Amino acid sequence: MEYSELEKIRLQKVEKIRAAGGEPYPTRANLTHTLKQAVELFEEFEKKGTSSPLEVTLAGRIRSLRAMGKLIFSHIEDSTGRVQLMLRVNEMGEEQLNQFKEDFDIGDFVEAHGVMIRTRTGEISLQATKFRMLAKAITPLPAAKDEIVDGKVVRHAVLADPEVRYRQRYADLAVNDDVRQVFRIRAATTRSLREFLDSRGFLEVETPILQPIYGGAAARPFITHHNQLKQDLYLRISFELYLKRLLVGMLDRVYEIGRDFRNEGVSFKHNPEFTQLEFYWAYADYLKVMDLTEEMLRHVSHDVLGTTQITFNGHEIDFGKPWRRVELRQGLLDATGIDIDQHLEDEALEEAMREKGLKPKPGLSRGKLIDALIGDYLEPNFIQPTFLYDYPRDISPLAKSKPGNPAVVERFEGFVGGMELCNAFTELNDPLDQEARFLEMGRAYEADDEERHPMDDDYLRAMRYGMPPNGGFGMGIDRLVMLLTDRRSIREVILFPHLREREE
RNA sequence: GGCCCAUUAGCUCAACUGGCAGAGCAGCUGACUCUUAAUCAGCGUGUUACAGGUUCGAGUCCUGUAUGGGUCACCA
Repeated sequence: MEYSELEKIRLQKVEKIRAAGGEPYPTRANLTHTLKQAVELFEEFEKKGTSSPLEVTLAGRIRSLRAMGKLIFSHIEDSTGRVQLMLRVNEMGEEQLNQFKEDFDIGDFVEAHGVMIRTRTGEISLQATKFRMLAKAITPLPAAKDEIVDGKVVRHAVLADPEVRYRQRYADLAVNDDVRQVFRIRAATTRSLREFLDSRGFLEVETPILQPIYGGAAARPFITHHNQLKQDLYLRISFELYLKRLLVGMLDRVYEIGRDFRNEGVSFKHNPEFTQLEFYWAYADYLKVMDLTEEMLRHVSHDVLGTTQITFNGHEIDFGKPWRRVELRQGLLDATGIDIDQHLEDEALEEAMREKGLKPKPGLSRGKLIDALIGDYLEPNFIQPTFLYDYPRDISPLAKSKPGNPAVVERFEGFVGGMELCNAFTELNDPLDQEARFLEMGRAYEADDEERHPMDDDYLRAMRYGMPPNGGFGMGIDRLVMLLTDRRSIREVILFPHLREREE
C-alpha cells in the first residue's frame, strides 16, 4: 500500500492522537440527537422563548473547516442534514482549540457536546464545549464544496468522473448528496410498488434465481455450476415461468421484485443484472393489466415525488393522465406506411421494408422485423406514457392469441420517455398450444444454439393441471427509477453497476 | 465486438502551429474571536493512464495496450 503525501500527514495525526492517550477510532458514539432533530428542537425552543439552553451531543462528518485564531467554524453532516459547529477559546481553552485545529480534517467523523445557539448571522449552530474524534479519515474525500449564493447552492469541484463515481461509489455518495437522493427515491419506489400491490391482494413471493432451465424471455443466460449435485444451473432471465406455476397452485395474485441476469451487451439502459417487477393476476386479461399499470404508476409517482408530473431528459411527462393507446399495426402504418397485416410472411415484410427504402437485416423472421421497426420508428417517439398493443405471435411465445386472429397475441408494451418500461400480456394457459409454441421456438432458434429456447416440461405439466386465465406484467425497476430521478444512464440508479475488471 | 472521443496534482480544469507542466479548491507554515468556497502572507505537491516510436526536443505527432464515455451491432 502506497500512501500519498496527504495520507501520510493524516497517518501522522493518528499517531499523534494515540501518543497523547486519545483514540482515533473509539468503539462507541454517544449522540443525543440527529442533526435534523437538533435543529428542529432548537427552533421549537426559540418559539417557546425558554431561557434554558438546549444542551446536546451531536455526531457527524466534517464537511467544512474555517479556523480563525481563537474561533473555528465547521459544518458537520449526517444523513439527516448539516449543522455548523462553533468552537471558541472561551468555552474550551486554547489547548483544546489547538488540538482540534491540529488533529481534525475534512472527512473525519466527530462528536461534539455543547449548547445550540444562533450565530450573529442567524445560523443555527452548536457552540461546543467538548469534542471527540469518532473516526479519523486517512484518504481525503474527493472535494465537493458548496457555496450558498442568494439561497441557491452552487457546487464547486464536484466529483464528476464517472469511473471514480461508479468504482468508488462510497466516495461518490459521501460527497454528492444528490446521488444519495437517487437511492432514497429508489427505495421509496419499491416500497410504494409493494404497498400498492399488497393493498390489492397480491402476495409477494420469492422464486429460484438458480434454475435448471431458464425461460420467460429471449436472452442469453449466465451459467453456473453446483459442485455437489454435479449440475449446471442458470441464473434466471425472468421470473415468469415460476410465478405462473403459482397460479396453478391457487395463489391467485402473486408478484416478485428481484434481480434478473442477462448475459448481453451493456448500455445506458442495460446492466447485466437488473431489478424487475413481475406480477400475475388470475381472471384478468391484458386490458385490466393496462388499467392497473396506469393506476400503479400514478400511485408510485405521487407517493415518491408528491406529483404525477415528472421531468425526464428535458420532457415534461405526466403519469396522471390516461396513457395513449396505440395498436401496433396502426402505429407502424402511420409511422412507416407499411401495413404488417398485408405482409404475413417473413420475406414479404422484408421486401416491403426494402421498397420503403429501409434496410432490414436479411433473414430475420417477421416478428423480429416488426420488433426492429418498433425500436426504430415508434419507441423513440413514445415520450408520454404509451401502450403499444397487439403483437405478432412469433416473438411472444408465452402470450395468448387474440380471438379470431391467430397471427396476433394479446400483448402490450408500455413506453415512457422514449424507452420501453414494461411488457405484459394475457398469459397463454392452454398447455397444448404452449407445447406447440415451445416446439416452434426450438425450431426458430435451431440455427443459433446459444439463444435456444429450452422446453420446460415441468412448466407444461403444471399447466396441464389447469391454469386460470390471467394477465401478467413485467417492469424494469431501474428504468422506472431513471424516469423518476431524471437520470439518463442505468448506472446512475444502480449502486454498484458492473464495470470491466481493472488491474489496480 | 466495430467506429468515434477522452485520460494532465487528492478534486475541477488550463497549457497556441511540438519549445522550462500551472490555476482554483484541499494540503502544509504563519496571522486572525461570527465565519460559511472565510480572508491575508508564504510553500507547488506530477511516471501528463501504460508501453514503444518519430524528433535536437513530445502533455501535444504516430503505433499498440488499458479504462471510461458516446455510437452501431446484439438485446430487454
